[in-house]
Amino acid sequence: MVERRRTRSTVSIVDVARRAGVSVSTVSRSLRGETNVAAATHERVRRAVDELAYVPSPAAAGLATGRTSSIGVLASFDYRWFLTSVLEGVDSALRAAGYDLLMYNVGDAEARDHFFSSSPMRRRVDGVLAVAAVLTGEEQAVLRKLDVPVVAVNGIRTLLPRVGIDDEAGAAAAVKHLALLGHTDIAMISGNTDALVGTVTPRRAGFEAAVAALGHDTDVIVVDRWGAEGGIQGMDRLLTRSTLPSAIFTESDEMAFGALRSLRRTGVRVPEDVSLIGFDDHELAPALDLTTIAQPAREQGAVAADLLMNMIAGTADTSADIKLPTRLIVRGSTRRHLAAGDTESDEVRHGDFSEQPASSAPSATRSPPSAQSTLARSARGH
Amino acid sequence: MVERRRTRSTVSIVDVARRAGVSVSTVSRSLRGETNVAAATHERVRRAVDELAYVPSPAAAGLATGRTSSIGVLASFDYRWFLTSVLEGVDSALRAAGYDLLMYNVGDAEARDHFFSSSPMRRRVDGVLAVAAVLTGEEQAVLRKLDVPVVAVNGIRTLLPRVGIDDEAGAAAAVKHLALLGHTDIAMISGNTDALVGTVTPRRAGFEAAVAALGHDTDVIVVDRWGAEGGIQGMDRLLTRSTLPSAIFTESDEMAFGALRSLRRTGVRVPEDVSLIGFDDHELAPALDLTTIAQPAREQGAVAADLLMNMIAGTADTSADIKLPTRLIVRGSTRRHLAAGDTESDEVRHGDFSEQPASSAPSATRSPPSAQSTLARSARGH
DNA sequence: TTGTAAGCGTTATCAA
DNA sequence: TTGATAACGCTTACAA
Repeated sequence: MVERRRTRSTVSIVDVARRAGVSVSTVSRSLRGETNVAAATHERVRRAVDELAYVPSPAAAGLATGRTSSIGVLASFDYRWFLTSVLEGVDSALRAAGYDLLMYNVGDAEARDHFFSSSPMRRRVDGVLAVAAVLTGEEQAVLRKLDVPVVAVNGIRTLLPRVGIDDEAGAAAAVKHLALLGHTDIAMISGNTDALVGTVTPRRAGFEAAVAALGHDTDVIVVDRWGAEGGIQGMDRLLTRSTLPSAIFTESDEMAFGALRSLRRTGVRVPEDVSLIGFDDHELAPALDLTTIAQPAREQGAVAADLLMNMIAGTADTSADIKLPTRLIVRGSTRRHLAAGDTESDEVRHGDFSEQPASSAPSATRSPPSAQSTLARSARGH
Repeated sequence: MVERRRTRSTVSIVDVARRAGVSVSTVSRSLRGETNVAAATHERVRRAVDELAYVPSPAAAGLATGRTSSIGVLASFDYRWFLTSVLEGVDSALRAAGYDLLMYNVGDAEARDHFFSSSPMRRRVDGVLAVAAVLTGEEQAVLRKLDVPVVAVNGIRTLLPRVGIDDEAGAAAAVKHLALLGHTDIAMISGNTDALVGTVTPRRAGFEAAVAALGHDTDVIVVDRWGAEGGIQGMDRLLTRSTLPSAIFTESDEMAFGALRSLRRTGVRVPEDVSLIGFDDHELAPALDLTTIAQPAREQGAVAADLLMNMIAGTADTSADIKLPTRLIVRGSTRRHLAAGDTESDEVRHGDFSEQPASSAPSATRSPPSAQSTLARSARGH
């Protein structure tokens, strides 16, 4: 070695080629699993790669092919439960195919503006997943200019191919559940359409259609806040009335959590005084014993990622609208509606609509232990 | 145009240079904001970029510089609240600096194995953020082999630089709050150290030290499940005792949610019969009226991202251990401990430790409206 | 202050 | 089945 101009620290395909005694093109072919490589050659390459601990440069490959082998996820980071659930599905589908996962937040106005004005995804992704996004026409145009396939996951219906659920049917199932329990006076707490979520209209539409089909009047409280806060707001408004409906459907489980809070604070019992059903099957719904309509979030992510990858490969129709099924999960927040005078039979009915805890938990009729335990504690060995 | 070998569809730096009437190196300098460019030249370049809608190729830049201008986030996607909160901070810090955000899930065993065996981050990131990760020595070694800076966000203490909170102090603050309320018999529901979370030991250690400092015996229930499930499990075990402690501290808010569920199911009232305090200030803690120790999740993400970027730039010490402050948030799940015989004054004390709802919500003493509302409803105009 | 040209590490075309 | 070699689009000495 007479003189080296620059010390190349990383091992490249050239080093592998030299070590294996073949040309770089052969190494490249072998590594990408092309068929026209002799088995023996393939094996020598494999060994050289191992020995040199060679890792291909994605940047170089990207430059040469024009592909990035990564996909971008556009989402509001504040949809915590839904987003992370979807991401689990997306991640597992993507990893299996060797794609990387780039995240972009459009949760608050600042992040959103930054995203749509600077368009940081350009030249960086082969495809885009828009999770629970509500996009203006302008924003959709920006995405289109990326010039890569885009799939919406459970956002509003646009021209984009979409993977989601049948929100109308889910809402109808909630109404049906309540109706079967004898409820006729059912209200819904729904989010304001102006807010940034795509499921407002369909769930409310499904609710209204189902209630109307039963021949009842529709009763929808529209709130302008989302999550538990919105539920509190909506429930507080309901509570200003002189009488409550016997059952309430909320746009989401988180709203139901908030509604539950208001009801407890006011001394209204669930399900004795009012039945409550949510939508989503949020991870905390079991802990709050909430009856709900479950949606398969993780699965939506996996299906959407697969669809997107097929679109990138050119082997998928670009106008899909896949709807995954929802399902009713009956827990303890809904129960049979009692006509006036029936109230004495409350306890008897209670078990009918509650999930039984899997563990041998103390029964609901057990009397609370004393709060005074200092003396008792000293009797425990430790 | 006599003949073109390949149709270059994308506009490159060469096109910009031609249009601006300068060399590519001048364009490159101008674009990267180097100072040795004449103002007039800079302006001509800017205009050419605009007119051609030029977007630099990250792949080409990465190939030339060896930098990727993206950072990788390693996390369990099932820490939904904490992860997304941290990500908000990370994202905002990163975007401002032009970095991209690559996500990698190590939540379940399969994803974890895949990550640590195939090491998909190699050559793809300039730095790594490990969020709430518990890493074996082997796994840390894999990260080290990436040969880029790594910062831990609120995981276990390792040799890695870390941004987190003072869990011990937070736990001590919880104990202090309960002690000031007169509680002497305080139990903790804590997670099993084997599970994949880094905050087990410090929070429990802080609890035990604080309780011991008060001269009381420590009383810790260790459960092997996390989240609400763990809280249910722990509370159910506590409920098998003949007496309950007067106050309970849980390792996390989600555990507190589960504990609350068990208590309600059993008919034990919070805070009348037992006080409950959590840790985190989970987004749903307000809806469950849970007193808790808040940790600044989003801020941890922002600080960690900044630290990481400084490390990448070489302008940061590589042994940081930054602890952000926690703070007590008093809501309605804790109250003054009543000596035997004091029980009649319950209502009087109640307001002392509850957050007042910001809205003009119905007061807690309002009597529940009738569940029969069909008639009333028909009186409303609609 | 600007231009020339040599990399960076792949892929892919074309011959052999 | 394999090998030379020209892109890919940028950065960065070095020269002017």
